[in-house]
Amino acid sequence: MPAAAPPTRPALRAKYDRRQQEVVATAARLFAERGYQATSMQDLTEATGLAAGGLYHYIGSKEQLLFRICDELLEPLLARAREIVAHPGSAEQHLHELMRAWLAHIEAHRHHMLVFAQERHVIEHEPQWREVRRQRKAFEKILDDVLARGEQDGTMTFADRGLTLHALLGMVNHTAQWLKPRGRLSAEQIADGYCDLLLRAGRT
Amino acid sequence: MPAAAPPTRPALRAKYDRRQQEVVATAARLFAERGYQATSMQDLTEATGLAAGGLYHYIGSKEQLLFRICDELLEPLLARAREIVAHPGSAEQHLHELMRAWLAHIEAHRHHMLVFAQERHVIEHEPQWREVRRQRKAFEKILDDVLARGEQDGTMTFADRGLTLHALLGMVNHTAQWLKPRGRLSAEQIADGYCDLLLRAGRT
DNA sequence: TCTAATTTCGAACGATCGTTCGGTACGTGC
DNA sequence: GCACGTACCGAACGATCGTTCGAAATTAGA
Repeated sequence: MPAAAPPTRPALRAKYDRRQQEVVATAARLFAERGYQATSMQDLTEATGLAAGGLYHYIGSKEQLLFRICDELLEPLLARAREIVAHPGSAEQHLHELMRAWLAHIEAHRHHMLVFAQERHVIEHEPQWREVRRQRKAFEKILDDVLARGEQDGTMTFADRGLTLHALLGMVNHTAQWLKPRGRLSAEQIADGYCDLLLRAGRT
Repeated sequence: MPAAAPPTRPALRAKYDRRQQEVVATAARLFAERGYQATSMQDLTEATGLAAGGLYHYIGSKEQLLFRICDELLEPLLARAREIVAHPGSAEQHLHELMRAWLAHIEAHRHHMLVFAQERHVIEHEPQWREVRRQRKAFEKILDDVLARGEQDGTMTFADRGLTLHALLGMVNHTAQWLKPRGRLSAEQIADGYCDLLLRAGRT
């Protein structure tokens, strides 16, 4: 049931990790395109070139594969967000940096984001997904804290901070659905645009 | 493959339609909670009280059921939107009315919205969903036209109208994921809040 | 009351699903 | 070169999937 134990010999461990991540990336793409449940293990064997047994050597189960996708998405993003707000800086500066990091992450993990959004019903309700939920909530709390700090020091004024946070989460999360690798706007421009929208509205 | 022909006798036709809509509503709830693919016909028979055969008497197929859910969501919303912009009024008034109608519709069709968002990959890519895509795009065009009118008559100024539209679609569509029937904010308050956010940002 | 349209049942179908496992081939370190 | 940890294969398994269909039950209209 757990994925096969990774090799103990360090020379092989690197190759194992690399191959595993290839599989996860391929799965993320297929899941994003066709849906998690609608993608069969057969689809994955064809896309990876591995046979069923070889696939299970790396993933353990289909659900663990989904878990890895979510973790690859949330863990580095949360770490980066914590790093940003740990440095000294104004609420406005932090918001700006958070948005840039966030949008850059979404651009680099579009498929992961789409899968995460698509499988929300699993992630939000099943007990074995508590840790993933916790990470999502922790990230959202960081954002909310920054907005609250902006309110307290008087640089931002929101009619309703809770609603503003929801609006922010909505527009950013939705971005993965229309962002194109070579589109008109870069992730940076989008981040700045959203930031501008929020700050213009939150300025008396 | 098509749903059973509806009864010709008008006395039964009403009952047939009512029962069918009950099934669609139940399915929308289950699909929203567990996902479309993850919900089995067995789940549906248990939730509706109908046996397999009875179910197929009303729906034709599982995919047609999904189609009905999307149609119940988009068709009335698009009709209402067209009605709103057909009446005379400023861009700002129309935007305000559109937002109120939209949010009210989302509140009344939360499950439909969640299913629609969840199954985006099917709807956006499969050829048999062209008509649904067309409806979605038509609605978004109405919104974009209103924003463009606001820009032209000088009442709104956006740094990037395309990005603003994406932001608007994102925040509103995302609303179905956190809106609670007896929550702190009513659909009307949320609509007004989003409108305020947009107009404050789009005012020089 | 009789009949034909309608509603519902539920066993059964073939297809496909995720997963397992015994086996083979390969590379590494001794 | 030997032995063992590792990589991968692919047929096969039981479970479950969406759907069908002939028959039974119910109802409406004459």
